[in-house]
Amino acid sequence: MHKTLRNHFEEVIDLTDQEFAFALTKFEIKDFGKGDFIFQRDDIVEHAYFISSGLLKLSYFDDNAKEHIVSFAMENWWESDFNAFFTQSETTYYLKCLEATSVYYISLEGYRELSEELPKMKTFWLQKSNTGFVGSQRRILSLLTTSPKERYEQFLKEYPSLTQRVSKTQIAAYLGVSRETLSRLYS
Amino acid sequence: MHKTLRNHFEEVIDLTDQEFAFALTKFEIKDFGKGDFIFQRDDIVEHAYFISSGLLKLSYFDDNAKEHIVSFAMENWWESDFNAFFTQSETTYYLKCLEATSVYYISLEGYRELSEELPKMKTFWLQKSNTGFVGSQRRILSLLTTSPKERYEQFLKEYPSLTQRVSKTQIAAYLGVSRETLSRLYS
DNA sequence: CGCGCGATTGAGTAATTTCAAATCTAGTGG
DNA sequence: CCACTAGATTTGAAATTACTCAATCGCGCG
Repeated sequence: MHKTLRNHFEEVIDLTDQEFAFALTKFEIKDFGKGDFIFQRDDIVEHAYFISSGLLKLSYFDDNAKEHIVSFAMENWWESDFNAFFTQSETTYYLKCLEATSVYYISLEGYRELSEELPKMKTFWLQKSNTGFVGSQRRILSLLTTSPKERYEQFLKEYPSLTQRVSKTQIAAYLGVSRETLSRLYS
Repeated sequence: MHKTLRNHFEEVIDLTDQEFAFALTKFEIKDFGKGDFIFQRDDIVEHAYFISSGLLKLSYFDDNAKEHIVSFAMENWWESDFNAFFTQSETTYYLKCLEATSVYYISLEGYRELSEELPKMKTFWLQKSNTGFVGSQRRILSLLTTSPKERYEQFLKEYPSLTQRVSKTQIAAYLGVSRETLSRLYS
């Protein structure tokens, strides 16, 4: 039971059965259906989510009601509006399930308690945060330097599995191009 | 002595004199002149840098030799190619001094030792990493959702002091537009 | 004065968007 | 098995935006 989460922790730190059991007390589990919102604009973001199965999108609607996808999140990824989460404030994003999704979620209080009471977890969070930061920087560089076509090909290479699971319209909203332009790339 | 660094740590964690003195043993100090490179493409990135004074740009040159600025970094910021730093590998970036700059720098080994021997520092690094990650996400959203003009105005609002210190050509390379387009925004 | 660098302006071109219409696809019910 | 619908994708054409390349301007400094 809870193997996905435990394996995920143990990719970074070793945990005894007791330690993992303790960590688990800080989490709750929830299942969402396809199309459900985990949070919506103006909600206070109280939790961070570890996805044990399923697929989410974190997106933003601009003034023209056009959707922009900040990130996709699938199995073994963490997702939240981390800005709103860390400040326990209102989000401007939507976190929506593209598939039926099961998550472990933790409150900011739980996150802090866990970090203090099981200091290894700080190493774990730090590793995740660094990885996320480095990934974001790569995405920024990609947006600055590459054409839509190159960006699309990077995406296919980096996330081949996502290609099967999300529509091209969504990929376009992630890459920052219109769906029509994406459609015309190979014609 | 070393007040900038100590104050910077103490914005997040409290340190005794002894603790700070210990932390300091993991750092070295260096001064760079305007125009100096701290590292260049293909260098192994061995250090992370805390800027006590001055101004840096972290940039990338694409296949057409066009420069793209990943970030500016000024007093009380950390800078490095964190991907290359954490993996102790070759960078594809240039880190260049836009002004004469003084830094405290630390090796990956020092970073790890400091984290282990003074566990509070993990809290500090974690805080910084989270902030960096959140900031990167905001920049991604800005690149996805806003026009060059809006992006420029966001930049002016967010970093008013930088406006005085970097040329518009550099700002354009940071915002992802040509300098001519930036120049034409208000005409 | 004249050089050098950054900023601006002009003109033409290329890329992308927008809006609209047509096509394709998967699933549903008859 | 076929017809039908909803959603996604593609295509077309015009409009917009940003880029490139070249020339000019403005200013600080030797």
